[in-house]
Amino acid sequence: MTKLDDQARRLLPLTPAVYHILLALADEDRHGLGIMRDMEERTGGKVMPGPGTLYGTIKRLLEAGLINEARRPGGGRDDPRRRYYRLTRLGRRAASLETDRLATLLRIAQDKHLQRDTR
Amino acid sequence: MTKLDDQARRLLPLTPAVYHILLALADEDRHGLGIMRDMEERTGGKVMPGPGTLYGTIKRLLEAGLINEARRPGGGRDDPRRRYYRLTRLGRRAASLETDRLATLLRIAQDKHLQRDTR
DNA sequence: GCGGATATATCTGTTACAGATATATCTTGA
DNA sequence: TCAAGATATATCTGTAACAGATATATCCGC
Repeated sequence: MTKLDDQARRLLPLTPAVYHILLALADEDRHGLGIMRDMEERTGGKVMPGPGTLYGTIKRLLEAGLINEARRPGGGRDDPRRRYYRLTRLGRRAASLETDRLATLLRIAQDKHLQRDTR
Repeated sequence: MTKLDDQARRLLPLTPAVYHILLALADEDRHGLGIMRDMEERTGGKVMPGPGTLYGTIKRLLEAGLINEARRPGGGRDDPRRRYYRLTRLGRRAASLETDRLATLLRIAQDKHLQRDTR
């Protein structure tokens, strides 16, 4: 039980919007719309927040210290309007704990035969 | 894609409180505090909403048609103050779809190596 | 240079949640 | 039997998140 763990635990459960954004940033730094594209691709278009949700949530995540603004990757030949973000240690830990929480929920649901509806 | 499916899909994503309550009712009818006890047992005490969340959410679920009030089970020798609830078909479907959604999320998280202990 | 796409930002109404508070009834033990 | 504590449900209020609409500026292809 490190201090980081305690701090992250207090943030649970994460809202779907928050979790999706953290997930998108888990493997690489991305800018706002890049985050949205990652969500869209990985969920087959099912998850597509409007700009209000996206940028509002990013702002709150910055304030809460779950993400940081990151240096722009690559040669620098990309759109200068873009702002890139990266997970902080706290953000990664929170996403990790939330993942554990979801795994627990999923196990419960499966125990109760709730997956793949049979009716 | 039945009409029931469409209707249920519009309710996603379910909030944690809603999903927990539906999960608790998935295997048997329960009354308010019975729901809370089930959540508490199955999560090892991590999930324990206050009464405001519990009864407020139950009320909304009734209005939305995800649960119904059920006949009291057993001989009838239990506390008459209790109100028992049961999943409607819509409620079961919504819980099932939400479970699928969580499974998808979990798979994404695992692809990105975000889970710490695989149980 | 013009038009459409890209990118970020803000504003507002609605809703859910958390915590506190309230009320009534049941059960247990002295 | 009667008091005390546990059980059970209900409501009220402040806070925060989200969704949708709107806004603004800039990039890129033609």
